[in-house]
Amino acid sequence: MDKKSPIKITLTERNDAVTITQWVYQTLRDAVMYGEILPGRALTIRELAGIMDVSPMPVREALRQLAAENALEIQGNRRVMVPNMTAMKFNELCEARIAIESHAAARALPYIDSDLLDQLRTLDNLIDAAQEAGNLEQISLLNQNFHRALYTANPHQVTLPLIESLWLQLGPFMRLATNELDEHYLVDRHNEAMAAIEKKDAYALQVAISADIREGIAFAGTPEMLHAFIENAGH
Amino acid sequence: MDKKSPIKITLTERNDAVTITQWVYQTLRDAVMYGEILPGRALTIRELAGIMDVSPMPVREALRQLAAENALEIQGNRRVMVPNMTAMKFNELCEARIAIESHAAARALPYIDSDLLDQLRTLDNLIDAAQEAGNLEQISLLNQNFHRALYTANPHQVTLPLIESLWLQLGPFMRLATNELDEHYLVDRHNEAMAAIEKKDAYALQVAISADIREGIAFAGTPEMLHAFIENAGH
DNA sequence: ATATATTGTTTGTGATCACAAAAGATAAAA
DNA sequence: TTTTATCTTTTGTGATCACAAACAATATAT
Repeated sequence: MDKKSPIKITLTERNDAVTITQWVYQTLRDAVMYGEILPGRALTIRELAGIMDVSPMPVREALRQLAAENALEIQGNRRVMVPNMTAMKFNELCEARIAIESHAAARALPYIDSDLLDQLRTLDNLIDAAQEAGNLEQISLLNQNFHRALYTANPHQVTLPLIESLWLQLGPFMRLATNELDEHYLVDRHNEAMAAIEKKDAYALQVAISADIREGIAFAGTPEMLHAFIENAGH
Repeated sequence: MDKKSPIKITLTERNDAVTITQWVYQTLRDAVMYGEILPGRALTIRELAGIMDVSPMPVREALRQLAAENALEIQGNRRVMVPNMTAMKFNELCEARIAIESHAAARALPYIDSDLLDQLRTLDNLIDAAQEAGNLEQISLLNQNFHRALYTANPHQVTLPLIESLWLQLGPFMRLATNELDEHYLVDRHNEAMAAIEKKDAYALQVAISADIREGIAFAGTPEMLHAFIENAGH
C-alpha cells in the first residue's frame, strides 16, 4: 500500500480548544522541523488525512500554510514535499539566519529589562542541564526559546516570522546530522550575549548571536559530514 | 447590505492555465499591495467569493496563504483583515528591509554577469521614463522588478520570499502616502548600485541599496505625513 | 436610560462529492 | 529488452452542505 517509505508522524494530543486545522498544522510542522519526513517524499492529502484520522480539508489548509512558510514545496505537478537541500542552499540559509537574527537582536536590545534578562538566564541554565544530559532535542528546543525570547523583547518586532521560516527550512537537516553525533562540544555563547545585553553593547550582542548560530551549525557536524547527508537525503 | 465600506477590488483577467485558487490569491495579493483594502476592514470569505464570483473554497485557501505571508492577519475571533499599522512598526519594517535586502544584494554580487547588468540598466531606464511621466504605480512596480532581478542573480538565494513578505506588509501604506504627493524628487541610487556592481564592491552596493530603500520611503512622504496616514488608516 | 437576556442571522470550519488531470500499470510494438 | 500506447487508479481542485460559534438586534428587567 505504501508507495515509498511509510510516513511516520508523531501525533501529539488533540486539544479541544484548538481547531482541527491548527492541530494538523502544528503536527505537520513539528514533523518537518524534526526531520520525520524525508525530503523529496511526495506528500498526499488523503494519505496524511488517513494517518491523522481527519478529513482531507484541514490537511489541505495546513499543507498550503506550510508551503507559504517555505517549509514545504509545491511543484508544478501539484506534488507537495519537503524541499531537497544542497550544500550551497544550506550555507545561504545559515548566512541569512546570521544577518537577520543579529539585526533582530540589536533591535530588541533597547527593550530588554532585568526581568527578561533573568528569564534568559533561566533558559541558559536549562540548556546547560540538557547539554549535560545529552538530550539533543531538548537542547535545540530550548535554544530556539532563548532566541525567540530575545527577539520578541521588541514589541514592534516584525522579523520573527521570517526567522521561524528559516528555522523550519534548516530544521530537517540539522536533525539528519545531529543524529549521528554521540559526542559534542559547545561553547556557551549565551553568556557572552547576556554580558553584551547588560552592557547595552549592540555590536557585542551581534557578534555573540552570530557566533552562537555558527557554532550551532558546526555542532550539527563537520561540513563534510553535513554535505554527505544533505546530498544523499533525497534518495 | 454592505457592513462597512464596500470592498472594491481590481479583477484581472482569468487565465485558464491557472487554478482558480491561484487567480484569487494573485488578485487579493494585488489588492492588498496596492492598498485597495482598508486596514482593519473585516474580510469575509463569502463576501469575497461573491465579489469574485467563485465558490468560498478558493477564497479560503488564498486568505490562509496571504495570512501565512503576513499580508493579512487572522484574529482570535477568526476575523481576517489587513493589519493596522503603527509608526513604530512601519519603522521596523523599513529597517528590516534594509538589513535583509543589503545582505541579499551582497550575496548576489558574485553571480552578476554582464547580461544581468544590461538587464538592470534597461530597468533603470524604464524607471527614469516612468518618473518623467509621473506614473507612480509604474515606478514602484519597476523598482520592485529591479530589486528582484538583483537578488535572484544568486541561484541559491533563500531570502526573496522573506523580502516579498516585507514588501507586502509595507505596500498598502506606501500607497496611502504617495496618493497625496503631486510632486516628488528622487535621486537615482540605482546608478550608484550599478557602479558598485561593476567594481564588484560589496560594501558600496550595500550602501547604495540601503540609500535606495530609505529614499523610497522618504519618497512616500515626510515622516509627519506618513504617521498621520498610518494612525488614521484604521478609522 | 442602562444593563442583561434572548432571538435571529452571519460566518468559519470541516465533511462529502464530482470531476479532470496526473501517475502508475498493463499490453502491444519495435 | 526498450519504447510506445492504452487503460486503470490515484490525486488535487473546487462546489455544496451541515453545524456550532460569533455577531447583531431586539426585547426584557433593573
